[in-house]
Amino acid sequence: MDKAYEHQQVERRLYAWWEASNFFAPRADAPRPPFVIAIPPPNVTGELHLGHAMFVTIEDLMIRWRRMQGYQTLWVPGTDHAGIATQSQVERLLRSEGSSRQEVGRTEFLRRTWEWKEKYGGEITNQLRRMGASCDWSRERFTLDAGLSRAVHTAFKRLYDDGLIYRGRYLVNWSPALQTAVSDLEVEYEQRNVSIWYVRYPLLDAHWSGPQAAWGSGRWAEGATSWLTVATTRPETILGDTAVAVAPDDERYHHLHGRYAMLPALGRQIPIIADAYVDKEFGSGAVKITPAHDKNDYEVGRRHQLPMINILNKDATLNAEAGPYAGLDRFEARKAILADLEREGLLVKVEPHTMNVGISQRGREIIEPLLSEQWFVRMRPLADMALAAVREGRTRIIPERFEKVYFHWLEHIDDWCISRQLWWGHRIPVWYLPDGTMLVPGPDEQPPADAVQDSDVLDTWFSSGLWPFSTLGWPDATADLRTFYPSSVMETGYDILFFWVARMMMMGCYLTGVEPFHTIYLHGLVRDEHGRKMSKSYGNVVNPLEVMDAQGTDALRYTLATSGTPGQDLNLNPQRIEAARNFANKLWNITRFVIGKLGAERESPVAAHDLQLSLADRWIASRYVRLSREVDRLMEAYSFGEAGRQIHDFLWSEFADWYLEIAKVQLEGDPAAQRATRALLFTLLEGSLRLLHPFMPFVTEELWHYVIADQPFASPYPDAPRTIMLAAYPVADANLLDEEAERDWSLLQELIVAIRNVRSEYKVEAAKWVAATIVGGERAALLQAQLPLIVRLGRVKADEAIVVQDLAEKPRQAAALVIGEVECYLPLAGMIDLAAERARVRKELETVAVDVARREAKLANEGFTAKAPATVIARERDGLATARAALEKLQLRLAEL
RNA sequence: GGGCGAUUAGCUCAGUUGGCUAGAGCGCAUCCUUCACACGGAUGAGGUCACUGGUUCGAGUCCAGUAUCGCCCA
Repeated sequence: MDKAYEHQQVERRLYAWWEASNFFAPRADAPRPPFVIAIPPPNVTGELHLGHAMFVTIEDLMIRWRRMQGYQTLWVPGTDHAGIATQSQVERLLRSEGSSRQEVGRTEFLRRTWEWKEKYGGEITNQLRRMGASCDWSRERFTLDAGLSRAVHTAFKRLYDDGLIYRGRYLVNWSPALQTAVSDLEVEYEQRNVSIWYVRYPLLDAHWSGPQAAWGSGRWAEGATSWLTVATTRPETILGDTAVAVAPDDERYHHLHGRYAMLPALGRQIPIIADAYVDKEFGSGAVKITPAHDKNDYEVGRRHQLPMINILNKDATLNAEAGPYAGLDRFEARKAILADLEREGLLVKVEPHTMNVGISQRGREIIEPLLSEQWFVRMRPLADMALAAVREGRTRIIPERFEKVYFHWLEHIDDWCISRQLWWGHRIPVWYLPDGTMLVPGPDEQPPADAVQDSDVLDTWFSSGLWPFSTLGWPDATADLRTFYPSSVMETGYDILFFWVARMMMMGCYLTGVEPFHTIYLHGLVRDEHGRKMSKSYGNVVNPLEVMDAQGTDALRYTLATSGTPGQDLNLNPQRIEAARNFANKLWNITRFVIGKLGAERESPVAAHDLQLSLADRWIASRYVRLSREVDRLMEAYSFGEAGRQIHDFLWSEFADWYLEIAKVQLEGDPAAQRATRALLFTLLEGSLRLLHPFMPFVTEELWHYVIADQPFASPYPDAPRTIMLAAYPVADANLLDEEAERDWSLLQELIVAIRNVRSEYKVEAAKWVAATIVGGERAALLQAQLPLIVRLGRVKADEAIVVQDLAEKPRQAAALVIGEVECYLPLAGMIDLAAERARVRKELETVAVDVARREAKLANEGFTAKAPATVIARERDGLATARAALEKLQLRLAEL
């Protein structure tokens, strides 16, 4: 074995072997039920980032753990076509060639996009492989595969036939840069500092019947005698106004109800209406109403049957309805109209204002509310089913607090705009005959030759919503669908709870009649070490591929798995990755030591009944059993981080720091002791590797083969190949629990640490071995039996170490240690400064005295003794007795000095 | 405006149903290259668990409120 763990020489080799050996596929000989996860499909042309690394870590952890437990495990991989993202990439490519998608046409564009997908589409899946993902690649899916496209078509048809999909002309979120509608979720709100302009509209009255001069002449409003001032942040939308609204109870404007104002620029007469939507405290209390370009105005417009005038083209330039401003971009038009309003004396004032502006999630440009013909999914009935599934406990969300978020969103959900004016995606399965008749054929029906298909495609999330079952063959009742659906756990980031998880719940419940997974596990977002979002402009992006190159996949995985808790954002500290890398190396060296000592001895202590276990053997075995029991409990509770930390702590702080040192001593002892030691080294290391395997798959697999050698191993699968992946996950053997050994050994540990501590305080050279007299009292026999370990671990001279029950005359020129009722004297000849020793003992005494006082007070409290559980009281009494014994001895010692 | 989360050692984080004398890694100090490991070993220093009340025999943990930071929804 190499002196240090070299991940570069291990990871690719092992993964290739696992994949080629088909270890990732569900096994027919599995003794337990299916355990299924559908991967959150990454964007097909995407590159691995820490979000992916996070989900692979946790999902693979669950999958490997359940596989080792004997579940029929399936992790379905795949990728998403990511309509907008992918189309944008290819459009950028075309632009670089001096072309555009419009120029090459739809067919050619799609050909180019598929070409792009073939070229870059495999990369992300290879990167998932580098993470160690044990998904069944034979079942890999892509959302635009024929099968999945058929699922999309089927779902559309079912929802349409059931009246849950409809087409209509409504106000939607329009992205001028992408020139498509987007859903409410794809709009983000950003607080911005803007201006609010006060504009006065002349009123029509007996003296003024309208402008007598052209707009822009400066005399447009000449002669007007009465005015109504409105406040607006978007003056260009004046061109689409069809009313001015005031609050019904606003007395300032009562006299104006039913009268008309003259719209600047266009000279259109618009009514003054009363509507409760208006906040009379805001601005002037009068609000311009632009039903075709504002969500609230749209509602007002519908209530009052106002005309809805669309003034925008799809690229956000103004159309013919904008009169003199037609053809201008929306922001140029704003400047132009403001200048004209000023000239006409209609601009009253400007004030600074902050407001939330709708921004495109992808392009970051300002979204325009726009009236257009789109397809929608009626959400209410679907949302109710998804709500019920969680409310009634058929699906649970971890962490639980996200249930509230889920409920709130589904309770207030609006209909979902699913059509996109893109080319890359599932084309809407609707055809139109020359006479305009609409046809919605099923996936197996052929539309008439003269019918033309709807040119839009579906929102990418529509197909993602079917993912847990479309990947298994739905709508066909395939064997996979019957066996592996519903899936078990949906694991993903909380940031796509609405986008994806809720939609899968709705689609799954409605289309398959069953909730698509029983558990939703949400992980947090990975941020940089100071909690900032990772972004290219900050330069704080951690590239998981670079981390894996430098520190190894196991180090990255262990760090991601153990650095946080479910649903909580995680600040990734590079030093933790380094520490995890060191842990892998520690494991490597533990194994190097153990196999060096093993020889052919590879029996388990349980199998060999004649093993004579020492106290230390019984202690470490008991600790191991406790560990495996805890790990089982924590994993079942989805507390993977805590489970991983405990395995680490056992291996490093107990097995390596203590037991390996103990083993060195015991292996010099009699043959029976040697045999027991080897059996324990083998059993506990081999078992610990299995416990750790889901967290650090590569190093554990590599080491497991060194450890197990040609010995048989336990697996839930008959005739399982020799891989830790298919070895049984450890189950705690309660017979090995030994509380007495744990208690006794902790006394030994305390004694040894105390000896080392004094050595350190007196600056005794490490190479120097000292004499020791241990006064054991009732524990003398125990200490006598363990003297060889005390001697070695405490660096005490073997021939000058004695254990006595009692000591009449205490050595004066010695450091005295007190561990409860046990004392230990180290005659550090010539090194003891009595004054320093007095100070040291006094300090120790103070600490113990505080402890005694605290425990006495606690036990004197009747409320405590009456109400606390017996075990807690007993622990307190034992502690007090020990502390009192120590206190007494320390007082005596101080007097002697 | 509504909701949620965070606040624990210098830094990054654990702390599962209240029993804790509050832990880990990194960093820091002293010592050690002894035959698994310097990607290491030994020893140690370092915290009024944000704040104020409350419940309880007992609160980092439960409840109410406050402050700061962050996120989601409108």
